[in-house]
Amino acid sequence: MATIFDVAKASGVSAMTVSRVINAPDKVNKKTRDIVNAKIKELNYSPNVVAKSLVLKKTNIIYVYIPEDISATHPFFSQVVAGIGERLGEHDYSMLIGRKEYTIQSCDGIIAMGLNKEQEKRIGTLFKNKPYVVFGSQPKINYCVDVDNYSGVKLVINYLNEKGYKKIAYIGINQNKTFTFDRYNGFIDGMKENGLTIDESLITSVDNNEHFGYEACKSLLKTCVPEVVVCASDLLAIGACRAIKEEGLSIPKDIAVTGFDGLGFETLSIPHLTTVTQPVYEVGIRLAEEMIGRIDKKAEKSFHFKIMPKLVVHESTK
Amino acid sequence: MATIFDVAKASGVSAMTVSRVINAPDKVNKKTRDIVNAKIKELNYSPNVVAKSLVLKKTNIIYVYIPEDISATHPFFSQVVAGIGERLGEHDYSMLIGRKEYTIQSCDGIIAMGLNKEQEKRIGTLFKNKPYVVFGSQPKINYCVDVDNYSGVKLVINYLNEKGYKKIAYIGINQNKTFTFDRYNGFIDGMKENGLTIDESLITSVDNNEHFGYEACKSLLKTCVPEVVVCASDLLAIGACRAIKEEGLSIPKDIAVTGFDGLGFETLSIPHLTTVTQPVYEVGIRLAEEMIGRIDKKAEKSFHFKIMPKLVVHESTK
DNA sequence: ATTAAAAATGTTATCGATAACATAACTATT
DNA sequence: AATAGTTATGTTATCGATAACATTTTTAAT
Repeated sequence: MATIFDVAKASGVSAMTVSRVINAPDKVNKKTRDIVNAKIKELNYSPNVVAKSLVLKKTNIIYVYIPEDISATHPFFSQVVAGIGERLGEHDYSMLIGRKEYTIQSCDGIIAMGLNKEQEKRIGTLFKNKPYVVFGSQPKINYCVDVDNYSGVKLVINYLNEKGYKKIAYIGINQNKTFTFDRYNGFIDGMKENGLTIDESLITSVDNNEHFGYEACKSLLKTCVPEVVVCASDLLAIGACRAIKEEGLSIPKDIAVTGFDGLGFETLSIPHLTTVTQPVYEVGIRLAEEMIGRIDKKAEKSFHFKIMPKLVVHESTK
Repeated sequence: MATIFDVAKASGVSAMTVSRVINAPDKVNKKTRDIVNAKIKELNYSPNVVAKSLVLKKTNIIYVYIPEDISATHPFFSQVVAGIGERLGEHDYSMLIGRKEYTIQSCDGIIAMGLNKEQEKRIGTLFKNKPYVVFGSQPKINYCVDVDNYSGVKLVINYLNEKGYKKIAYIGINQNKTFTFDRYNGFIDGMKENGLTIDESLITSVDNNEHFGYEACKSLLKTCVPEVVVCASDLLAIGACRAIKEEGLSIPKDIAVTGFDGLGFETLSIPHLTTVTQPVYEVGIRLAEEMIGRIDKKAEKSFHFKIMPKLVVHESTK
């Protein structure tokens, strides 16, 4: 590979002039510039980014940290990561994906997601004092972006109330994570704000997959038949649909169902699910932008971004 | 951040000795080594990987190239990428994910997937003479790993023949990609080898999603009722199931259905699909290993790895 | 005790770029 | 024509590590 010195020699100038042609062309005489540019092309020269990083103390690499204990292949994360990569690329940054804390080495900043409580506690030192942005919101974390799960479920309840549904069941997620509580609280507050009665016997909480959605709904139907089953995820909703159909009931005629996530599963159930789509791609974009902002020191102040999800009505309600 | 010189000064030795303590400890006297290690800890020193990369001409970064025109968020690719990252991490390599050709800069090698014909043609220069490994198989590409789609569909046909199914329909994917043809050819040859009659009117090819699986199956049922519908993907199979149930037929009693992919969708349909799981994670592992092998020059010879998928029987057949 | 071999440590040059300062070559002003 | 100001280019030092060679110290063998 040609170096800056090869180009300099071939052009009859110093390395510094070549560097200027690349980084500050207007400081170089047009005639010289043309010669150098011609030689750059001729020698197929491109700057060695490692050498550049060393002297500038800037790698233009952002480390995206996804802890090993969470599934990086879940559509949620892979779509967030896609969004991050997209926007970083536009700003001439690369994205290094890693699943280990200690891999954090030569990057300009860290975007982290799925941190556990212990990591959140030592967030100050976790990333070796490099700028960071976290997906998920904790009061202790100063720089974070999150989906507004709370408001998302409220959107559903408001919509259902508008449509005249009164007897509403809730199948939540049995997982000690913030988004789980947020969705649950959204349900409770949404019901209250709409003046709807909360029936404790219509609220359950199970593992987040199709099977337990099915089981939860099945045992729900044994006691009584609600007008709607609000599920904290689309997977649960798919299971709920199965249970309802198995009982010989029709969706949405006898019972309506709603989901949450909108990551693609909502169109695999029959009928398609009314759900809340998380703007995951947008989350990625936002994370990347805030990261770049922090690096540029333009954004010094702390922020807690809440991104609003959208209600998407399909055939499982109405 | 402390540098190697800070540690050297604090330990009363030269920088070179510190370097040796890290990279070749047995060449350093135990007493000296202990002092240096203590100072490393005390100063919280960790080597600057950029400086190291510059002098060694090795970044320990592998660029994973996923062209912009293919969906990086598809579970297929995200699982392959997860596998790559896993194995690379074990070998002290990092994974840089990018969607642009020209982003390829400071990496030791490239793992590419979803290349188009034009890119395959100029594969020699595409990656600037760096070592590469490609997912997908083309006779022209010397270093590649692929799923054996052809044999995968044959597995299905063999199994169906064993179970006594004779009248077999095929819904293929209407896409100009190698894996599509491979699956189709697997169907044709599987039928021939089992002495089954191929009925052209029972073979279609549509876009790869639930909707078109539904449509294709629906129009199929208008002409005649096969004993099994073999689908080239699980999404198509889910659509086919919907069409069959809509006709008032039962799966697998009246018609059986099989899918292909096994990426998680197979358990969302009711009944769960008999499918062929692609060992996507294993593909990632293999890609990473071959990449590392090429860098180490241990693997000079060209290779065309075929990874065998597995038949998974669920309730949609029997 | 002498000498050779082995082990431990140090010195210098280098990787490929850019910052900071230095100098040379023009331009404009009086 | 002299001087100051501007523009263009060059020189040197530096980023933080390691390779290659040089030197010193220790160990072993006669």
